[in-house]
Parts: sequence; structure tokens; C-alpha cells
Amino acid sequence: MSSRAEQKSRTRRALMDAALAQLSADRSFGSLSLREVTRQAGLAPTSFYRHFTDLDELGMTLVDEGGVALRQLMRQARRRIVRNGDDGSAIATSIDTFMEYLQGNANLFRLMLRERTGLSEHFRTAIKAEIDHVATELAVDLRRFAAAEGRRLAEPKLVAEAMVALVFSQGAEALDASTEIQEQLKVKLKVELRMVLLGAQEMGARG
Amino acid sequence: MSSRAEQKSRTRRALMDAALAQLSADRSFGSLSLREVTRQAGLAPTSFYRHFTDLDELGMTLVDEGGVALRQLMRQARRRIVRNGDDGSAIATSIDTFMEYLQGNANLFRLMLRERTGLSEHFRTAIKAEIDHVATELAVDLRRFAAAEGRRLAEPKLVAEAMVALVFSQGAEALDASTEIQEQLKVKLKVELRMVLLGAQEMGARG
DNA sequence: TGTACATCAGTGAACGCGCGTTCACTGATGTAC
DNA sequence: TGTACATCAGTGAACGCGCGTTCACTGATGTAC
Repeated sequence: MSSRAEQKSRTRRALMDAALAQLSADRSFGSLSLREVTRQAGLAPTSFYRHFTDLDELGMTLVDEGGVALRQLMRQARRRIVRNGDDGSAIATSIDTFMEYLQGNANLFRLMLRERTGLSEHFRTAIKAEIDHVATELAVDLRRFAAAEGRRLAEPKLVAEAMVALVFSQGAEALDASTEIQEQLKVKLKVELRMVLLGAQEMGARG
Repeated sequence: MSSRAEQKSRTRRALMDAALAQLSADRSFGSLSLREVTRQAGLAPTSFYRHFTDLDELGMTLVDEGGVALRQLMRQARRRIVRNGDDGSAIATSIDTFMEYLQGNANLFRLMLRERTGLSEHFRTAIKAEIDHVATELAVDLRRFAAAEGRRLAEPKLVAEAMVALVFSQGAEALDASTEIQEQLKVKLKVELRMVLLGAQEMGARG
């Protein structure tokens, strides 16, 4: 790659990182200004337009990255569950994996969690598609898992959706909580997910 | 009450209604400007300060109203469950009541749902307290309900929290959905809540 | 009931501020020959 | 390899805009006597 193109993509990355860096419990993507982002990236405001048409376009690029992070997360969780075998429950392993990702990509998750119900229709649609993708994959895993144990699971897709809703709901709380509170949230979440799963197994067995 | 005081409280109400009226899927409370609100209320921008020190103070007043709405909702749901007796499940009745309130107070719920994870620490804390109150009351009801049926329910507070999380999560989706989609969401939510409850009963019976 | 004064909800002009966007530019990098 | 030209990432000045907030004001309502 030519050095001009390299430099350009480095600057583009700097703009994305600058935007991410400003996200926090008290700053949503929508509250960022183009001038703030370029300032943080050490550029003149006008330079922004060499890379994105507006902040929303930069935001959608970040949402795409968030989607990638979610898929990696799923893959890693699966790998760990297989590796752990019967040593740890699939639920506990998944939650641990999720929480680690939350830590490592805090601002990316912040973006996804916030903008999922944010002001931009465009963002909402894109993020819901990513989350639906996660739920769909989880449903497949749940079905496979139940079959391997010789159980029937009622409504696997619904179970998956409920689990994802609970995980994201607690995840949002965990983002700005202390390590101590995070541990409590993990324990609570684990019990909640087990309830859903147990209930679905019960419904599957009865119905 | 004197006519001056009456007029003042009417204007105050008009400001609150003006703010509520501007909320939608694409407008959060934080995106409102003082000038927009006063314009909508038919007042000069400066008149705002006769009633609130800033928009946040107006917002907190609305959050208080949201809290009142939630308590009314709980009371009404309970009344209906008692009246219905065995004709309808408690879950189905509660969901119907919730969805009716959602319709009737759409923008108040929008405010609560959005600002629960919004930019203002002040708002988040106040709204979480309201929602926690709901979960606590629900836990009491669940315990009572289980006892009346001679069952043991594991972790009633946790069950209540999971249920509230699921209800609010679907409620957020329902706010801007068509009537058709809303019906589907109600059905899904009903099954999800039943799974949680069934799982908790199962855990209670086993443990 | 009438008069003089106090209160105070609502106002219009004015302010400084940060914003997004435009424009013509600069100068380093890339390309053609 | 050297030269002439093209490309284009990054810039600084300037713009108009809506914002929150201040201030001194007006005039209707309320109060004291």
C-alpha cells in the first residue's frame, strides 16, 4: 500500500478512535460534535470531510465494528464451552466471556447498547439486526445443546431472545459498575438465565 | 386559589406538556432545547425561568410523574387480577394492563425508558429507584401468589427483576410498533415471563 | 368602596458561544514520460 | 534518473444559525388601609 493511502487510513482510524474515546456514561454518540471529534484526533474540523460525509457515517462504521465484536464473542464463548466440557456450565462460561468482552471493548458496547434505542432510526435498525443475529445463533446452539442431552426445549428462538435481552440489560448496568458490583450482576444474571432455560425445558417436557 | 397562582400552574403544566409532546422515537428529552419547549408552549424563552431553573428540573418533574404512573399501573393490574380470578392468568392480565398504560402514557414511558440509560446521572438514579420499587412490589406479589398455591418460588426478588427487565425491554420495542406487532410482542412476552416463573418454581421445588 | 403601593408572570433586545459547512489554498506524494 | 504535471489529505478564515442566559421592562393581579 502506498504511503499516502496508509496515512489516510491511519487518520480515518484516528477519527474513529477519537469518537469512541469520548463515549462514556455521560456522553452518547449523538452528543458528540464533529468539531470535538476532530479536535480530539488532532485535526482541523474541515479534515473530517476527507474521510466521512458526516458523523452518522462514522457512527455506522463503528456499529459495524460492534457487530464484528459480537460475532467474535459468540465464537470465543463456544470454543470455551467445548473446552471446559462438564467442568463449568455453558451459561457461566458464556457470561464470563461476555463480561470480558464488555471490559475489553467498553466503548464499542456502550455505543451498541445506547444507540440500540437511540435517536437514529438508521442506527437502531443496524444494531437490532446484529443483536438478532446473535439471538439466532444462540437459538441454534440451545437447540443443539438440548438435543445432545436428550431434552426438548420449548421455543428455542424465544428462549434465546429472552436470554439476550437479560444479558444486554445487565450488561448495560455492568458497564459503569465497580468490579464488586459486576460480580454480583454476573451471579444474578446466571440465576436468571438458568430460570429461563429451566422453564423452557419444563415447558418442552410438558408440551 | 388565586387566579394569578392558577394561571402560573397552568403555564407550568403547559411547559411540561410541551416537552412531553416533542418526545418521540427520534427525539429524546436530552435533545430538546429550552427555546423549542417554550416555543411549543407559546411563551417567550425567558418565561421558562419563572417556572424551572433549567430543563433538567422540568425533566425530573416528569420523571416523578412517570413514577406515579408506574404505581397506578401496578395497582390497576392487581385489581384486575383479583377481579379476573381464574379466568385469565395473572401474567396475561398484567401484560395487558402494562400495554394499555404504555399506549395511554406513551411519551411519559418514552422518557422513563430512554433516560433510564440516558446521559444524566440524576435521571438514571431517579428512574432506577422507581423501577426498583416496581420490582420490589412485584416480588411481594409473586411470593404471596406462590404461597397461595402452596408452591415454593426460588429468589422472588430476582424473578421480579428479570420479569421487569423483560417487560421494559419489550415495552421499549412496543412503543413505536404497529398494533399487529404489539400483539406479537405481547404473546412473546407472555411466554418469556412464564418461562422465568416456571423455572423459578422448578428451582424452588428442587432446592 | 377607593386609592396607593407591591408583587411577579411574562417579555423583547441583546450577548457571546460552539456548531456544521463552504471555500480557496498549500504542499507533500504519486505518476507519466 | 530527472522533470513536469496531477492528485488529494489537510488547512484556516469565514459564514450564518440556534442556543442558554442576562437584563431592564410592562402591566395585570394582589394587598393594605
